[in-house]
Amino acid sequence: MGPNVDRRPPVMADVARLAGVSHQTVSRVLNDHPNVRAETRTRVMRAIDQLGYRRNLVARALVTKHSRTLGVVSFDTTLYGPASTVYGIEQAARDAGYFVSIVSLRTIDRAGVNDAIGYLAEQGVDGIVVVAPQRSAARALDDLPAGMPAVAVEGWHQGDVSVVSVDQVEGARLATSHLLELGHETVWHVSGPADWLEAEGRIEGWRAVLTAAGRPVPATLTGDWSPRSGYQAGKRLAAMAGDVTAVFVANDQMALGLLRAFTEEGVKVPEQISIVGFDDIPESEFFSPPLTTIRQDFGAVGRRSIDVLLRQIESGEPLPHERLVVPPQFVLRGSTAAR
Amino acid sequence: MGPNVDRRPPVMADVARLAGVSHQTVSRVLNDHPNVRAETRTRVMRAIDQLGYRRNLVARALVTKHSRTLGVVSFDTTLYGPASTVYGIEQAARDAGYFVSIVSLRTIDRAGVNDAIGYLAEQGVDGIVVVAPQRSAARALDDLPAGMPAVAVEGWHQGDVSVVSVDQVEGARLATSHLLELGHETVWHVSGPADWLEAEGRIEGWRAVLTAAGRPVPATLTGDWSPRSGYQAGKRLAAMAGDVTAVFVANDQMALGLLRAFTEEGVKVPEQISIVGFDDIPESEFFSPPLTTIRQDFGAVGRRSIDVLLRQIESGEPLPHERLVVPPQFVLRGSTAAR
DNA sequence: GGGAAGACTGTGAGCGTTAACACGACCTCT
DNA sequence: AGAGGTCGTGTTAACGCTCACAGTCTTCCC
Repeated sequence: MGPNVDRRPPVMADVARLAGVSHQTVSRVLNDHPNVRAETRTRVMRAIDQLGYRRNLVARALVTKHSRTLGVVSFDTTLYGPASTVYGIEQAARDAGYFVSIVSLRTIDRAGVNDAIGYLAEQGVDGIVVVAPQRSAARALDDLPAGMPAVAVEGWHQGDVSVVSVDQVEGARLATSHLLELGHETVWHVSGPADWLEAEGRIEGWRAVLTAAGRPVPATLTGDWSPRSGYQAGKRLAAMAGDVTAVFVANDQMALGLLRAFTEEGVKVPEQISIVGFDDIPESEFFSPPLTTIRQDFGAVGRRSIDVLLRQIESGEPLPHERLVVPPQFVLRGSTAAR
Repeated sequence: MGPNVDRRPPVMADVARLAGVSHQTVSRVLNDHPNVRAETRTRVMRAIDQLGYRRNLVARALVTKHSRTLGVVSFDTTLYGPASTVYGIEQAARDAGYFVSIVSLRTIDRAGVNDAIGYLAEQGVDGIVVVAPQRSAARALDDLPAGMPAVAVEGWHQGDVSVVSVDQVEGARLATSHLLELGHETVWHVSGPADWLEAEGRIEGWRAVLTAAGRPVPATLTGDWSPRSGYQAGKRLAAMAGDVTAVFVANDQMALGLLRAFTEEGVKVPEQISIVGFDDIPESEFFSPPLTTIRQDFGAVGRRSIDVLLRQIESGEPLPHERLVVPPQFVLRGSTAAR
């Protein structure tokens, strides 16, 4: 048993003692302060890895008031969209030297989002990203702790906070116009669940194109983003096969469900019915037929939201709220054909 | 300007002053200490929400040495498997009153994992979950900071750390046996990339069943988990359509690629070739044909890993290392048929 | 060669909380 | 009635770091 067998991890003072300097000099070395003699610096460094010292960021955060941690509130990070967005956020944050603390809500409502934000605030995050695709969740942003930098992703373009999102309306326009240009009389729509902002945006874009072209606007079928709900919608549409020649489906997973239903009912895609999806999940290219869809650049959304948030944090001032829109991209594949 | 307009958030002392008690009593109220008079408690509570006080967990962590934060190191949380696992981990952690700090590696190698663990350790996490599906990543667990509770998910059953994983070998056995029972002479295999433990486990189970049954063991085709790589493998297998009647594909995404290639080449599934996948992603049920596959309960894996980790953390002692195995489940659908 | 302007390093205080201990009031038991 | 508890509360000292300030030691210039 040597004298030095305490299992307590070494602290700055231990390093200082070993290097024969003051704790403050160790701090300076760690923070790349310019005024440290090169020889002193190496001596400190040597002491650091001799002891296996790691600085305690908790203590540091206590005095600096900055944890270099960002909070992320999201919903069901199992889905491709949220998962990709959160991934983009995490990457961008880490590149900027920030950590990311995540809360994944099971159900998304105002109270839940508020709780999550509260926890995160206690934990001392420097800012918060809320992936709030539902109206009810977006509203929770109204009562953020005062002075807490925040940004909403895929949220509502209102009130007190900056928003970054893919232009859903434009995406839906792209999809619907494409179908009209192929000579279809009108376009049916299988939408996402009510209260989802993305679902609303896609309905809006779809309806706008149809009315602008003076076409009839069919009633929408409503799904819940799942392949199964698409399958059910597909069964109903197949029964109307004569009338329906083109469908814009609000996401690729539901589009897959449609494809399956149509296969079962002997409806040929794209010969009898054309389909356009939304998202461009990695699978879409290999559906039968490969799915024409609208690509969302989730990575870009994540990066842009971190940009906005960090600008807020680092300025220290509440900045004017921005609305950043990432353009969607039309991806032509094999599920659409001329009438 | 009143006297109380400092924008600095209130601290315990402010609450104490307002409630006419000492800061320590406020602390006791916050921590549900039994020995506080009911009347005092309510007075403190009133002061707390009058000031909008939130306790500072950073300061708390500094003195208690517990941050109630867990670190998670993962790889590409865009993929369904990792995303679901991380989701399960986060849910289980929060239910237990812990936060989760996530690092998603872009590339997975020993150095990267080590860096990530280092960052998390500095940040003061109480324990670390490493989702380490690759051999090289798993090895990084050898040099964890001393005394840091940790658990590996989908990792290697070796050395110094507990491991929770789905039984890959058993899953592959299930898939291969099913195909053999249908009367196929042998089963081909499209594997995941080398160095992935899951890929290795699935090869092992597949080979074991074939050799036990005295069947020829065909050369494996190797993919990278992506639908595209499955598509390429599918093209090669289609060219051998006479010889090949059954294929076990190491994940559902690649299986989708195979399906697409076979469709293009006019090979009928399951009439000419039977296919079994692995994972049971939400889409699989709606492939054409619906995919027979092996389901992994990622949520259970996440929960179990948090169980193990928290037991380690809360005991304070290094516990004996466990190896928890979550059983896979065979899911029969339409992509397999008797020879 | 005296003084000013750097370069480099040390000292002390304080961040907001909990832990340890101390203390008075009140009870219970012999 | 006095000893010994328990309850409720306050006081003080950490936790490990950075900040502000106060040195000391060079260097350089007139």
